[in-house]
Amino acid sequence: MAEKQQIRVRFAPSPTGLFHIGTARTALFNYLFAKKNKGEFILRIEDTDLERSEKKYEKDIIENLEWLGLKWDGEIYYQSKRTEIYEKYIKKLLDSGQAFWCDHTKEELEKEKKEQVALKQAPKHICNRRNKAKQGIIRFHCLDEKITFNDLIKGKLEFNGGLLGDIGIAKNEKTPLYNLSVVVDDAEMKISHVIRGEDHISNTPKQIFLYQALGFDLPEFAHLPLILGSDKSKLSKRHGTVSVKEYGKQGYLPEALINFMVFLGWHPGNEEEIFSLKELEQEFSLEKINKSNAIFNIDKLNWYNGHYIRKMDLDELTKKCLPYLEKETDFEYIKKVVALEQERIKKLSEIGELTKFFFIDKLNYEPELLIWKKMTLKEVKNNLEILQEKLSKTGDFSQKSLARTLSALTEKHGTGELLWPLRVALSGQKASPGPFEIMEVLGKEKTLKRIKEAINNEIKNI
RNA sequence: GGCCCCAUCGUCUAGUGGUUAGGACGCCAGGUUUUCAUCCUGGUAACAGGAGUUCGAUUCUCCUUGGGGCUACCA
Repeated sequence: MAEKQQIRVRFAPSPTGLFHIGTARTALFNYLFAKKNKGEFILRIEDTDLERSEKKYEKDIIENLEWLGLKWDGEIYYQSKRTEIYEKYIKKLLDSGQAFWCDHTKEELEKEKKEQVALKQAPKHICNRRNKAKQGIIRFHCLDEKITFNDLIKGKLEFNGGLLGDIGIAKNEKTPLYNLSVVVDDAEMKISHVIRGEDHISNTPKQIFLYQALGFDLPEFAHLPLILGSDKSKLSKRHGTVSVKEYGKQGYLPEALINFMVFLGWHPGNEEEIFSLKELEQEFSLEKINKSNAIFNIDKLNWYNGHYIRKMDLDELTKKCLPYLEKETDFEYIKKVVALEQERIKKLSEIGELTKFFFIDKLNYEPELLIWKKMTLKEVKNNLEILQEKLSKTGDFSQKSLARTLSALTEKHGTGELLWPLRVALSGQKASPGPFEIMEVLGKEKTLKRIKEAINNEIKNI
């Protein structure tokens, strides 16, 4: 019965470091592959190394997956809770003689490796004193034969098993090491496709030997190119790598991160570049992943983020901006302010500084800023007074109406000559939304107050 | 040192023997009746090098160079 194989992939991070962009993209690609093929996406925490594993990193993984919207199927598997399973297979290997105890000390091993490197040989350990005393660690002998497999991304890969030697597979009968635990779990969990970073390529032949020794069917392998830092080296903790969540705190949106990450190594086959998670679940395919590493480029992320901010629903955006705005102000007022900045910000976190002038009482700026091009001080003052006069008689402070109301004046006195001093008087900044927009939000009273202050205080100080 | 992977604009990439080598980000210039931003238009910029195969190589092969990964009683 040729039953169509159920697609099952897993994301298997170890809780020994922060969930960075590279980790996130591996999760994303696994997730997308599962969705696209109506398969399952399993989350497995690889915490066999108790000394390095930390609860906070585990928490970080889960929070990030949730934040990004990458929902896994079923329960979370923890390797630390599966020792009986590994024990069974370790025993099997030991009993069959395929695995054995090796009591060479770390010092001996290091010395051996040094000598091999000096002799330009492949570093490997072949134990010459296998013991039954259960001392040292448990090793597995890799046969001296060629291992080839077809990587779904890289193509045909070939390795010489003779260069591998005796690899460590368990610290003791209950504690498997990485290569053994992945093989056992991937086989037990019926993982159909192992999709992981290409830093695992060299582990694959070792694992294939183990699959064979244990009599498991081989899954498909797909090794993703890596995401490199700006120094072109693999993303890692020591390069100041941060948790993806940190981007969230800085005001990056998950949809921007997703869109950005998927394009690091993948393309849709056309020139479209905006994709939601939902769309990607339909479009994604392993065939469209390229082979070379990609450098993390923050400019592109910023662009994506700006794009998603601009097209976001105003209520939703306002809610997301709240944490960056300290003042406890009326939500409707904040919403108006946010509306003015929506197309100006690249990150949510920028909104605080940009909109300060909407929330404070007294502006603080250099009076010289009021001067437009080569105007004289007298002209500035004069123009502000003209505006003050006109505005004090104006009832409708809607943006549109204001523009209409002042159109005759700007025609007469010059647009820049009138509007620049006005805008600065209102915002105190050299760059801001336009004066009509600001006035509508500020309202008549505050508008006139600021113009008055500019005339009375600021200009006097020049 | 050994093994492995990779190689198109600064960056992300399209390309699968014959293209003015396309797009995006960035950058530059201009426009959208003040600034900034948005938006629009235009511009800048790439096939690492050398052999070979071929009528013809960015594309296929080999070598060199360059970059990356792995080389644990981490994962």
